[in-house]
Formats: sequence, C-alpha cells, structure tokens
Amino acid sequence: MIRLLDDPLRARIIEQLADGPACTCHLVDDLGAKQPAVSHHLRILREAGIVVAEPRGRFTFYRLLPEAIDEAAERLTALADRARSTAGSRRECS
Amino acid sequence: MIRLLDDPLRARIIEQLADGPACTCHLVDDLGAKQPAVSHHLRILREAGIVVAEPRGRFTFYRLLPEAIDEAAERLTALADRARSTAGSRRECS
DNA sequence: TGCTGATATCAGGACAGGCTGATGTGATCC
DNA sequence: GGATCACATCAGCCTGTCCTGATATCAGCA
Repeated sequence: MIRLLDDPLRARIIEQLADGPACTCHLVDDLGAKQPAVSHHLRILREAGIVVAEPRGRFTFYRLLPEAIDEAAERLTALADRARSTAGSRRECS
Repeated sequence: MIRLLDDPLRARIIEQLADGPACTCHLVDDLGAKQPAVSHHLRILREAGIVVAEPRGRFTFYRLLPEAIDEAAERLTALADRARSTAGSRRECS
C-alpha cells in the first residue's frame, strides 16, 4: 500500500482528498492534470481501497478512507520500533 | 520519503535492517540480490537519510534510522486525521 | 608492496508505469 | 430522442528507474 503513494500526481490527489471529498472535475481543475491521468490514478487508488467512489448523477465524488492511511502509518511505526529494539545487535560477517 | 519505500527490493532491505544493523554482504546473502543492486539502493536510502553507513574495516554496516520512519508515519497519521475532519464537507461542481 | 576480499560506481540494456489523444459509456437537459 | 457533459477506458509513446556485467576503490594481510 505504501508504494501506492509513490507517484507525485497520486500524492497530490491524496493531499487534495484529505481536504475533503471531491469529484474528478475538482481534481482536474486544482491539479492542472489531464482528466485521463486523474481517472487512471483514481482507479488505482480505488482498487487498492484507499479511496471510495460515490457517483452522484453525472459527477463522481471520491472520498479518502482514513483507515487505510492509518494502517500504513501503523506499519511504519512498528518498523521503527523494531529497528529501535534491535539497534544494539550486531551480526558477524562470514 | 514515502516514495523511497516503493521499490520491492528496497522494502526488503528496510525490513531486513529493522531486524538489526547489517553489512552489505548480509543483505546480499539474505535477499539473494546482486551486490551492485543492493549497493545502489543503499546509496539511495543513505542519501535520503533513512539509513546510515558505518564503515568497519572492509565491511560497511548499515543501520536504519527510526526517526525517519517515524516522521513518515506521523505525516500519514496527520493526513488521515485531516481526512476525517473534512469528511463532511462537500464542494460544488462548476 | 602485491594480493584478496568487500563495496562502490559506471555504462548499457530492459521493462514498468505514467502521460496523451481518441473513443466509449451513462446521465442530464432540451 | 438528440445533444452535451462528466467520467472511464484504450492504444501507443516515452521517460524514469532498475538490473547486470565490468571496473574502480580501499582495507587488511602475507
């Protein structure tokens, strides 16, 4: 999941969605990207369960799922904790 | 920084380093990757401040910096919190 | 000093993934 | 029902980036 945030445009889409749900046209306007590119990334994020699509007539609103973000954050924290607790060990070289 | 965890091999290197400091030869052995590839990623992680290199004679030990990981985790948590607090708003479509 | 082993770097090829223009699909409005 | 708008998808190009084989660097040891 972490690796889904790697793309610059994708990161900006997520930042934008963190400020509130938005439809594709908002994202296209605000980010200055082409519509197919935005749709492409939204599809990826949707399939990864990071955002959900809520069709409203001709528009499609996208909403960020905080649980998905939190899960990634917790995984990182666990990693950091593990590193801290093993910092003292030192393996031999063959 | 998040985007530095996107590569599969890089992620495995970080996982490995979370279990304790290791030198390049350990990583090469454990991950089954070629040495230049491992060195390449270590350089990227080093320049990003995610790991530090500690030369010890002919060997170079690498250590994960938990603070860098924590910082990324906090940024994600902040993002999730922001999304939660703005979930109710809804922008108009032009 | 010459040799060996551990890393780092370089150059080149290969592949994944993003971007764009064109097109398809529904929903709304007249 | 036809036009239009918002959005999704498709096909093709293109760039970034990863991997590999070769080579350079540097420490330890005889």
